[in-house]
Amino acid sequence: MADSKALTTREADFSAWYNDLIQRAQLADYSPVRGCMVIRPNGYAIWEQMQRALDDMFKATGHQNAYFPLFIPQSFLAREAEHVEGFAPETAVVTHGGGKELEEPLVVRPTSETIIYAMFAKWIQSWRDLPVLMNQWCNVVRWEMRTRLFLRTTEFLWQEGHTAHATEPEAQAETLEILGIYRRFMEEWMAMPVLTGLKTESEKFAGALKTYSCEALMQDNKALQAGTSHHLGQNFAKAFEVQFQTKEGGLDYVWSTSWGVSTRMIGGLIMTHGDDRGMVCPPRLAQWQVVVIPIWRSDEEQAVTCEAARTLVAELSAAGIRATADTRDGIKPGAKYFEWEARGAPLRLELGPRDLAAGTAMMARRTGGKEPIPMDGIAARLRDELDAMQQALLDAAIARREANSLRGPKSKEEFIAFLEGDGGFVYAGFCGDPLVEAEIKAATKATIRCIPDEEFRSAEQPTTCIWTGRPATVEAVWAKAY
RNA sequence: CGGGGCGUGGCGCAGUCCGGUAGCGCGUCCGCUUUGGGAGCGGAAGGCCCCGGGUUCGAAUCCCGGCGCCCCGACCA
Repeated sequence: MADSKALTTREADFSAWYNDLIQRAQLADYSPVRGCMVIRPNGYAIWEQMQRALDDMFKATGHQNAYFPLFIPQSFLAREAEHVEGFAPETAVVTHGGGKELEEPLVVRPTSETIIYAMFAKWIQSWRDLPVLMNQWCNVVRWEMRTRLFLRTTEFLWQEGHTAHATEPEAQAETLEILGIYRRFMEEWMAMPVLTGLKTESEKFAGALKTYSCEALMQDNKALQAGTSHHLGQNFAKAFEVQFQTKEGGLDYVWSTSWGVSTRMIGGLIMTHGDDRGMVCPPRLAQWQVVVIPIWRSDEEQAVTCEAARTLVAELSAAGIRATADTRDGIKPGAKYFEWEARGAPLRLELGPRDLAAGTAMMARRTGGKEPIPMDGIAARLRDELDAMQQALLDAAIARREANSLRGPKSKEEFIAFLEGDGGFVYAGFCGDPLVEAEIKAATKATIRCIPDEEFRSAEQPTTCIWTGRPATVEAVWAKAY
């Protein structure tokens, strides 16, 4: 990688391409601790952009940030039966502190429901205290058997929202509102189209009543679950005695939700837009939307073009465009082009003596195309280019997903052939039997990604189960998944 | 946890079969020339050859035992 100048191509080995790209773009690196990753500045900058956008959306819908501790008493996890069953096998446990064995071991949070509900129980007494709309940005640890940078690491960064409501419909509405926010973020910021829908019983969060998810299709036609929103019912409220006095004077358990997205989204970003030259970062999430590269021959030209580049950067920054100038000496312009392309910078402006004389800059798009543009009114022009690129990336990703989706296979054989071939999303009838779901998974390696929300459903709804021929209760979407 | 691959200067690798005092490319540092798509020449630094035992006059190489990482599966955001 440091040596071979070209990345492994996606076609040759998608998995190797993904790993190469992350190294080349300096997004992350392997840590001395197995399964953990170091997020490098280029990668962390993307996470910060993501955080900012999502945090604004959460705040705009009345949520507040808080912070709960990393350590959770082991007994807390055990209070909700399904929850403990789901998470116990993958927790890290601290048994010693200050050189002594602890009286009760502490679990490093795999998610924070338990400690949060323990606190909610103290804070919530009356219907007047509701709803509680809370979020936290933090790290969590899940002891995974097999890890991949960004997609699945032992420790990862995420946000987890936790809300408590007086009624079931309010909790349901919250669950869906967040799902909508996630979807909007993924489409409008990441330019990554997602299918939203309900998870089946076997795929839902341990302890939830219902789980909804955002499912994206990667370039290798595997699905990525990019975000989840859970309606927890009164399960945790009952386990942690989160009760409140109702308006009518009675006593009831709160209805709650939880929801999260993680640094996994960065993996989704890579596998949605990346190409054989490297990362392609949608403008709205790019650390640097425009990179100015001065070009010179003599010392005098160097001084002039670098100065012009800095002036241009200042002008663009003033116009709200994230721009930087790469004035490094001793590296030829071509080398800089390759480097910034690998990092996914949306636009590059080459600024040399010829351009300065002509009052233009040579603009190159990361998505292809290079042309001179006038310096006059350049900020407005670049703003338009960035907006157009943002939209074009989304359009292309939607087109790719649709080209790799199969609706209404005529037979079980066609269904299997699709999944065993190039793959992608396949929409088909399902009888709702968990045993059938498991059988399909065993036979095809594909899982039900979700039971799609209304707008994603096929115009013609299937009437029979693709596997058993029995009457279909729903239309489901299958795919092999990360 | 099963299957496969691999641990050798910062990175990628050769050398291992057949033991003989460690090499190549890239990167790094210095100098000069360069700079519109990955620069050239000259010089330099940098290595408990994953760890521990054993065999041998001698081990990167052979034997035994560990550890770690990557990839592919089973389980999971």
